[in-house]
Amino acid sequence: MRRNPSGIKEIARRAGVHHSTVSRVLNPQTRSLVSGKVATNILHIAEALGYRRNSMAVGLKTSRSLTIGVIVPDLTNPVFPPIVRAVERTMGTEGYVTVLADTDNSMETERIVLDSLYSRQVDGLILATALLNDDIVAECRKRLVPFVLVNRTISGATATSVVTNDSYGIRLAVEHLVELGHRKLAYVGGPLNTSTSKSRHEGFREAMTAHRLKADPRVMYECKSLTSDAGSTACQSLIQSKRRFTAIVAANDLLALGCYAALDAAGLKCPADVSVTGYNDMPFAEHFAPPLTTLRIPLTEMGNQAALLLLRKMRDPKTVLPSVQLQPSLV
Amino acid sequence: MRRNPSGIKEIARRAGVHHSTVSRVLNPQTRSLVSGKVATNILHIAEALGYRRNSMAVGLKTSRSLTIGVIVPDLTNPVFPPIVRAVERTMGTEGYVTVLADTDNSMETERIVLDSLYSRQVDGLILATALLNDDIVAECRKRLVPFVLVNRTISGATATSVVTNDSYGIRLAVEHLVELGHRKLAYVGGPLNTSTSKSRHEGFREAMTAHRLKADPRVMYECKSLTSDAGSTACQSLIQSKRRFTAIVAANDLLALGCYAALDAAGLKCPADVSVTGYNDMPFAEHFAPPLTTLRIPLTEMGNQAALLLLRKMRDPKTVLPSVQLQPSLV
DNA sequence: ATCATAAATGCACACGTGTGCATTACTATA
DNA sequence: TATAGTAATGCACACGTGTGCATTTATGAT
Repeated sequence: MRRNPSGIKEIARRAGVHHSTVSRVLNPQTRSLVSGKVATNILHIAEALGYRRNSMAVGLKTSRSLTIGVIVPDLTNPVFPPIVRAVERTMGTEGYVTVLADTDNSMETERIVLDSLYSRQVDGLILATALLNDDIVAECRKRLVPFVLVNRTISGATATSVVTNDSYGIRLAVEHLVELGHRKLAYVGGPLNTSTSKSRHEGFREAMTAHRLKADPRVMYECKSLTSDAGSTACQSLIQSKRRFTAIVAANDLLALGCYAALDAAGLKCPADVSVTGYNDMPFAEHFAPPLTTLRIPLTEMGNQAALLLLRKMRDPKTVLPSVQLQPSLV
Repeated sequence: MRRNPSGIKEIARRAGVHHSTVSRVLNPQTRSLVSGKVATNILHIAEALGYRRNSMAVGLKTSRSLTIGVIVPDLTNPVFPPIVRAVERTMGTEGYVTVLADTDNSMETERIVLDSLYSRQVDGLILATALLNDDIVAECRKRLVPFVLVNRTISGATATSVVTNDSYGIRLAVEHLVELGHRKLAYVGGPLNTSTSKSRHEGFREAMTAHRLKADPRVMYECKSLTSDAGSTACQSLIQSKRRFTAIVAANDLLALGCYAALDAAGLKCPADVSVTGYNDMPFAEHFAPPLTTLRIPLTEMGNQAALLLLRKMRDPKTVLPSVQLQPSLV
């Protein structure tokens, strides 16, 4: 009982040739080996039968699946869709297919997902989930799967990655606020186990000292997660602490929105009483009340670059690729 | 030159058994066939070698890839990430992996993508791209690939789909505006070749007549695309037409935001001069200026339902499944 | 026409796993 | 202990395709 009667063998039978000849014709690489006449004939038959080569068989034989995996912590975070989209597109033009995995911020499901992808013989991985000291990355190394980190990197920058200059971005935000006359700046950041949050955190301190201001650790919060709720509770305790501040630098747009909510609930006007800056340039941030000044990250560009790097690495696994750092801009 | 020396054969060699025995052990279905002693031994060896079964080989043998495809028109549209995420998750718990494809709203790339997925032997598809009369759907039928439509459906509702009651949603919006005292309502909708836009369009007309109001076709616009820009230009021509209206019902949040921009540019206050309602409940719509009243769609629920339906269909391809219709709610 | 050479095609095996059938090892019953 | 019956394992082939090598066919030069 053959499920798909239109395999390479069937075509060979109809064309009166051996199936290896058909294989050669259908493979652009080897088409030149067979005479033009039979080639066109075979192509016609294949077309008529609606033939599509069975990638599983090809993959088994060649041990290349033409598949890559993209692992993100949370697709609902507006940072990732543009990246995923860009990766999927540029990979698609090279014949690769993208399987998407959402780890839901859990190391455990990430491990499961990784197993599943590895078992599916993915040719490469793009990880947007890297923590600073990440054993998943070690796992990938051990399994010899080419991979590229995107958005976040690991400590020591020992893996090829595509990231933005986060400390520079925060410096831009601080400078912006200082130019507006603010002196007492509070900071609401994310968990320090990711490279982005860490370098934004450090960027804040550096920028403050650069302006001869004090980065008061008592008004610097480290949220557990990068969500609106977390930002809201952080801002609440900031308000309740009674410390003076006229502006908040948030390490993330969602945190910033949480601050908006908390300020509003406390009866504080924004930006009259307190200014807030975000980070990430969520879509339609300009429509918020008030329009959020934030840092634009070239997300699509990041996805593209990551895909291109991965392609190079898959073609020549032993090359050591440079990491790419892109610049954010204030909007 | 074997790439992966830790195959089923290698395990068999170390355990001093035939590889078929190993295969049975590693397969939960058939594990009971082999004695407990050798089974645990084999499992230990497999564990030690870090064995992962080669999905391409099993796929080739069983002609099931444990892979499904999800096709979306544009992942950047905030409607889709929650759906995709939900699908990916519930499929993941059943051992399926999700490959994502973004057609960029192009029929041509959709066809290419479909070919690619079909060639990869996907066991099922979830389509979020359906047009009212869609030959892609016909293609899937011909190829005998189980599929489920999500968000949009096709005319005649002849395929199983998971959608929301769009006309009901628009009616809620209209009733809301009428209760606020509005009588002159304009409508800014999307291209009528999708089921969503069409039934929202019709829903608007029905709701208006239900309230003994006239749905004036001269203040009803059909935008080419569901983007902020399109909404903006539509609203501009609405303003320039000098027709009276005190509220706009937009068929989509992005269109609504475009209206915001156009009204603002024309010096009209919102909602003082003109009220606007959206549709889709984009994340953080409540933070917009002014907070957008919109219709919440249970996106995650839609993704779940679609995944579950697809699972049932894949298990028993000849069952005819009911379509699911969920209710939106005003927020 | 003959032969040397190149071009075209056939042949057979391999990739890693699943599975029906045959064979062997074990268990229990009389 | 012999026998029947069952549990456990081995054997061999298949899935659809790619590819090195052998073989045949066409081409061109003498």
